[in-house]
Amino acid sequence: MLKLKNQTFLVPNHGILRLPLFSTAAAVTNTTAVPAQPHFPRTLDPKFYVNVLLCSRNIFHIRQVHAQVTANGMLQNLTVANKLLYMYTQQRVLGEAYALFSGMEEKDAVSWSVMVGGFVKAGDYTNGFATFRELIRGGVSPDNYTLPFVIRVCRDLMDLQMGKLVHGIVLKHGLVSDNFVCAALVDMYAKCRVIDDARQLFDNMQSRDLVSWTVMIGACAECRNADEALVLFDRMVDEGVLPDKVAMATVVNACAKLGAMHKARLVDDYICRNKFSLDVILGTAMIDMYAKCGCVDSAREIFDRMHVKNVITWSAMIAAYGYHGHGRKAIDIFEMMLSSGVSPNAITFISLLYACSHSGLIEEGLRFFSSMWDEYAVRADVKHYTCMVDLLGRAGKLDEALKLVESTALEKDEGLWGAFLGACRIHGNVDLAKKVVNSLLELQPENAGHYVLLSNIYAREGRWKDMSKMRDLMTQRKLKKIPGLTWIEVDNKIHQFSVGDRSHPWSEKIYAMIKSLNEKLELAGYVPDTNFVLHDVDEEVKLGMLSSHSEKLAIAFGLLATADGTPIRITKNLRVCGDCHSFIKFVSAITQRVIIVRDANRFHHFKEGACSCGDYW
DNA sequence: TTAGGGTTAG
Repeated sequence: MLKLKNQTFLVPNHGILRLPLFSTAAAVTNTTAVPAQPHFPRTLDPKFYVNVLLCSRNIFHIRQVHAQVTANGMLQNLTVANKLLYMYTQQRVLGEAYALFSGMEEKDAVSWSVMVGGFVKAGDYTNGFATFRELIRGGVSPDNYTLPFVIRVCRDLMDLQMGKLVHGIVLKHGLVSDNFVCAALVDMYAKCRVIDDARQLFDNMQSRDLVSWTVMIGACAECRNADEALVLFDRMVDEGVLPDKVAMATVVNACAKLGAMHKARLVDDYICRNKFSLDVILGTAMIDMYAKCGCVDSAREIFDRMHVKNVITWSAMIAAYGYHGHGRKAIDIFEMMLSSGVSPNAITFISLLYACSHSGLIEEGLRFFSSMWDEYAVRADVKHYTCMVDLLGRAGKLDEALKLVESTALEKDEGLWGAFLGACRIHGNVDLAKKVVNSLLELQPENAGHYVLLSNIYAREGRWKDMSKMRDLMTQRKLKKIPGLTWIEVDNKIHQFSVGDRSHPWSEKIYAMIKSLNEKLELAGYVPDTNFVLHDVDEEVKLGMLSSHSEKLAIAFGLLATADGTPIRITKNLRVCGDCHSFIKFVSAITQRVIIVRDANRFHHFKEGACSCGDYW
């Protein structure tokens, strides 16, 4: 045990910190007073000092050892100096760490990687990168310890250009076969959304360890088809790599994106069978997975089973009820959270406000919005205003929504104006839509979705010239809408459809089913709304295009492939259009099937010709 | 003596 006495050593710092490296760091004095340890043996065995440093629990102990090894000359020993440097970085005392580092007469690869890593782990990417540049300029070879830190900086800053430069350094030094370096590169490319490069690197790895697999599974879930992520997980297990809880949380996340209930159950079984403890991160991911797979009750069961809940857990449960339109239950969870002593954060309020909006709880939403700062010291940002625009807009209070937007000095983004325009579409308010659309097109001139939304508003009002102008603008700017995709899980298999898709083996039967449904639905009162078709073609062709919307293909397949009495669950990557919403309502009436639609993380339960969200989708 | 992957919204 180290004992502090009331004596002091003077520890010289080695050199003055250079700008701009520490422009924001606290000033470091040339000497630091440190309590002395008179009983320190005068041994010159480096192992002794390394062990003492390992036992050092705080910065005072570390400074004390620093004083001792300076006094007896042991600081000249690289092992001792590096360990001391490492301990300073572990304590996040980077000013003193860098002072020691820059004063070291001899530095080896360990010294450099500890210093670069120290900065990066503390989130000081500027100095981390500056130190790495210093290493390169000094002609030192970067190694497999230093490079992952530098690649991590490129990943977090999403700086693909720099990432590629570092990749070049990796190749130059023949380090691409190192698992740490390669997994970091895969992760960097994936986070920069260059998924093909990530996959190529992964496929070329000679021996893939658990972390490499986890990174690639997460990358697939994020950038490609989440189904592919689950296939990759199966391959990993087949190859004898056993997952840990981090890998499981990644897989659970992939299931959440996919929204496939059967897969969720399989993953849950796997987690139980392999006795993974329901820690706060895995548990929270599972709440989110069940909620996004349409089973809010299972999400709640997981929530109730968790012993430790953090603000993310509570927020996930609030969001879960919000997705399903259970606003009151979301509010109950919020109140339970407060009683348990957990403070809400900005995301908690986004979840809560959306829950109010999706359930039509206008008064409650307004109350929570105004309490954010007053009662919980959470400042409203543009996303909270977006929730409020959604809340007021859905209720038809468009003027109030616009007034609220205009009352804030916050910079408005495309999400905010998009929510406003969406509300204008629901209520057919062309004048207000025109008023805000320029702000939206200025912010995101490349997003075809905005042009389509405005075209639909014009079409609904019969303003064909304006609609045609929008379409011409899209052509001029060479814009194409992101394809809408709908998928459905049947017998543990995902079936995906795009508009006009004829690639499914049951294609003929699916189109015949839609034709037969259309005939029956029209008798029941359904009127196809061709305003949701943008193309300049005659009405009959428009009807054909409308009939091949991906949602309808998935519903028809669901009716053909599942037994009566089973709910049909479909997921769409974009919002369901107004015509499909109406189509599904009528299908639920004439077939007496429950249909659950997930679009943009909101669930719509269709039953007996009604939808849980009313007509505000 | 130094290293990696996981949770909520949009």
